[in-house]
Amino acid sequence: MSIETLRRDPPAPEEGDTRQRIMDVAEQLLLQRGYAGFSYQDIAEAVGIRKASIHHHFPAKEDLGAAIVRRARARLLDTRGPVGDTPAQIQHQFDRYLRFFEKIATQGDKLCLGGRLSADLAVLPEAVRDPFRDFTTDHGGWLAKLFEAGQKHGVFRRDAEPADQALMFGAAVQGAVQVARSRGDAEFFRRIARQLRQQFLATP
Amino acid sequence: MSIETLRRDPPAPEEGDTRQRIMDVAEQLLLQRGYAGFSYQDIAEAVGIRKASIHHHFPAKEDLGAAIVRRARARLLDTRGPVGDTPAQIQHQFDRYLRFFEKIATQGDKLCLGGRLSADLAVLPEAVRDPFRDFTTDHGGWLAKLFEAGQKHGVFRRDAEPADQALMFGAAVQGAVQVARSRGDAEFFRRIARQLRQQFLATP
DNA sequence: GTCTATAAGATGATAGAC
DNA sequence: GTCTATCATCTTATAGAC
Repeated sequence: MSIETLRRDPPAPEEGDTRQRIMDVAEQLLLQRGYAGFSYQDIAEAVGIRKASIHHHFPAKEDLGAAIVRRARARLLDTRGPVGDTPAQIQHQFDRYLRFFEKIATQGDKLCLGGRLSADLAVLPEAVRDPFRDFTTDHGGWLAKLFEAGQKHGVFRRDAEPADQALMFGAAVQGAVQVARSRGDAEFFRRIARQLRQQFLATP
Repeated sequence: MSIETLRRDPPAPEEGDTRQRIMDVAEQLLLQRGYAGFSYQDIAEAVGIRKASIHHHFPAKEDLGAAIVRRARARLLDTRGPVGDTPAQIQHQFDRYLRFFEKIATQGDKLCLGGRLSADLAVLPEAVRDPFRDFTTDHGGWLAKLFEAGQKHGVFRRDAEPADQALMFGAAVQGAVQVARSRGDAEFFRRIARQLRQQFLATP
C-alpha cells in the first residue's frame, strides 16, 4: 500500500458501498434460490458491475457466503436484542418474532436464513457452515431465554419446560413458513400464528 | 441406498431396471442436495453408466425430476392408505406418520420430499412444480382427513377445528425435522414428538 | 476498484456408432 | 440401450491493463 493511499482522508462516502451492495443482492438471491442456486453472474447483473469485480471483494463464493451469514448473525443479535424483564416487553418480543416470520411467509418467495441454510446444509462449504452453526446457536439461545423469562413473568403457560416450549415454538414457526410457502397460501401462516398464541400465551 | 433396492431379487439387470435405478439414485441425491445440487454426472457414477444413457431414459432433467415426484406421490397414496375408521387404526396411522419423520430427522442427511422441494421451489422448473403441487395437496388432504376422523372417534382433542389441527401438526412436524437437522440433534425430534402427542392426542 | 480476457472445469443436452 | 464424442453454455476463479 502506497504512502499516498495511507495518507488520504476518507474521500468519497462510497467507501465499502459496493461490498455492501454485493452482500445485499447476494443475500436476497441466497434466500430465494439457495446457495447452489445463485452465481456471481447473477449478482454482477443486479449490482451493475462485472463478475471479476466481485472476486475483488470476495475472492471465493464461500467468502461471500460466510460474510452474509456473519452479518445476519450480528443483525440477529442487534434487532432481537436482550430478552426483556417485564411482561409487556416479553409479550412485545414474542409478537415481533411472529410478525417477522409472518412477513417472510406471506410476502415474496424468500425463506428465512435459518430455514434456507438448513435446507442447503449438504451443499454448504465448511466455511459457510461454521458461522451458520453460530447463527442457529444464537437464535435457539435467544428463544430459550425468551420462554424462560416469559414463564417467570406469567406471559407463557407453565405446562412444559421453557426449553421444550422454545424448541417446539421455533420448530412450529419454521414449519409454518415452509408449509405456507409450499401451499402458496398467505393466510395459512396467520392461522398457525393464532393457534400458537392460544397454545403458548397464558392470556392469548 | 434404500432397503428395497438392496433387497431386490433379480441379480441380473433387466429391462426397465436401469430406469428405476436412475430414479432411486436421483431421488436420494435430490433429497440430500436439492434440485440444483445434483447432476447427471453424479447419477451416472452412482449407477455405473454414462451420462448420455440417462438422457435416453429421461431426455431432460425436469423429466427425471417430474418422474421422481410423481412416483413419490403414488407411494404416498399407497403407503399412507385411506384413513381408518376405528380409534386404533387412526392412532396407529398417527404414530406411523410421526415415526416416518422421526426416521428422516434422526438418521442421515436427507429431507423429506415436501420439505426439500418446498425449499427448492424457486429453482424448480414448472414441469416439476406441477406434480409437486399435487403431492402437497394429497399430503395435506390426508392429514386433514386423519384429524377429522380422529376427532370424531375421540383420538384427538376437540379444542380446535380438525383442519386447523392438521395444518398445525403438519407444520410442526415439518419444522421439527428442519430444526433437528440444522442442530444436528437426533434427540430433538423425539422431544418435539412427545410434545405433539401431549398436545394433540386426547389420551397421550 | 473495476475492467477485459481467459482459463479450467462442470452442466444439461444431442448425434450417431454399435 | 449404452456407448463415445461433441456441443454450447455456465460455473468459479485468475491475470493483468487501466
